[in-house]
Amino acid sequence: MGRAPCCDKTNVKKGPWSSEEDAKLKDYIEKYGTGGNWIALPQKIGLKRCGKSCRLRWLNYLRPNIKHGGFSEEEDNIICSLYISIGSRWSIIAAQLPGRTDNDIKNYWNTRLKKKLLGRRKQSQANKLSGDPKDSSGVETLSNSAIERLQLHMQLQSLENPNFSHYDHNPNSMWPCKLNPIQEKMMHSLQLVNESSNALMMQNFSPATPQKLEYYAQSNNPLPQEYSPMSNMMINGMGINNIPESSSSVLVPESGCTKQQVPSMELQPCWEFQAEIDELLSNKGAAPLEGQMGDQFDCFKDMNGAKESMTWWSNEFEANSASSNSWDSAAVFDHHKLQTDMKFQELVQGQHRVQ
DNA sequence: AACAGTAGCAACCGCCGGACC
DNA sequence: CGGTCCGGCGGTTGCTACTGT
Repeated sequence: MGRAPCCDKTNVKKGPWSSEEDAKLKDYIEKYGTGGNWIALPQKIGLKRCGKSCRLRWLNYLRPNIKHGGFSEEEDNIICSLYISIGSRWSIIAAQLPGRTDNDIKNYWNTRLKKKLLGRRKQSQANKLSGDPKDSSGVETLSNSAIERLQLHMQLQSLENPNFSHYDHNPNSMWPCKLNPIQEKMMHSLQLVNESSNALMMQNFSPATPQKLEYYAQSNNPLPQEYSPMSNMMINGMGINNIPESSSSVLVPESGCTKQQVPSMELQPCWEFQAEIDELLSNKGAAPLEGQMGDQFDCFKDMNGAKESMTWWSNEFEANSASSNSWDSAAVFDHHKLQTDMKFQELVQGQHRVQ
């Protein structure tokens, strides 16, 4: 029992649109509008097209003031910043770029910008990244989007501090074990993000703030498990899972405004990354060499803690995706926020009682 | 010149959520 | 309140043009 098809598939034309079809659709919509019903539209015009197809054609191609190709550097920056912040939510990204469609941006990202930023990984390196079965680090369970965003963050981080030391921890560090390089990088990225006062990522702030982490760093309290670097990053720093759609996030500026209805609101991507993104886009910076990422992820091989963290993270990540078709599930976010905030409160209160 | 591989892009597909009855 | 319809979205596919051998 599947859903009934939106149109009679057998009596509908597919494939590229002819100029006559374009003209018919354009003329009609310009004169009469869509009539609020795309499904009925093609019949009215006499087009043998699916209503969805008409809608797509209009929105992506025929609509006035549509720009095609020729993305400016500024647009590149916006796309990159927003992708890092919110992931592949092309409609929201498109809302920030007048004249651009989500499809256009999606294609542009997939075919050009991603390669420009991440470099091209040979299949061998991709295999290396996902690991052979004997080396199940959990990395392979990450979605491509997550990995891409990790990569971008790491690149930005390395630009931020190319001489970042792997082993310069304070011996009194809170961390239960020495962090591996990748974790340190991620923590640094987290700090970078948090310090950026990025409204998009920091409003409705998520559980493990730098302040809270600092509290643990300066106290003798053990770090709660969910504050492990990786989980903290996942909950908090990377922008993954930290955009609560149902709350008063900047992504939903008006209460009752649905995802689809989100207007061209003022998103604030990681502007603080602007210089770094500029560098990446212009290939001046630490654009990854072939296999660089694979090498970075290789460090997980001898880091059990990192494996656990990554596995936890990836599991959470995929679970969220599976449960809600959205990695920034508000429910999961709220759950983490509640849990960790409560723990934090408890610990702070406990600390005060001791004093 | 012919072929294979790759890139770019338009269009399609299936799913989800909101609106409406 | 539940079912249905429709719009919107992100992921994917397939076609065409381009490039390399």
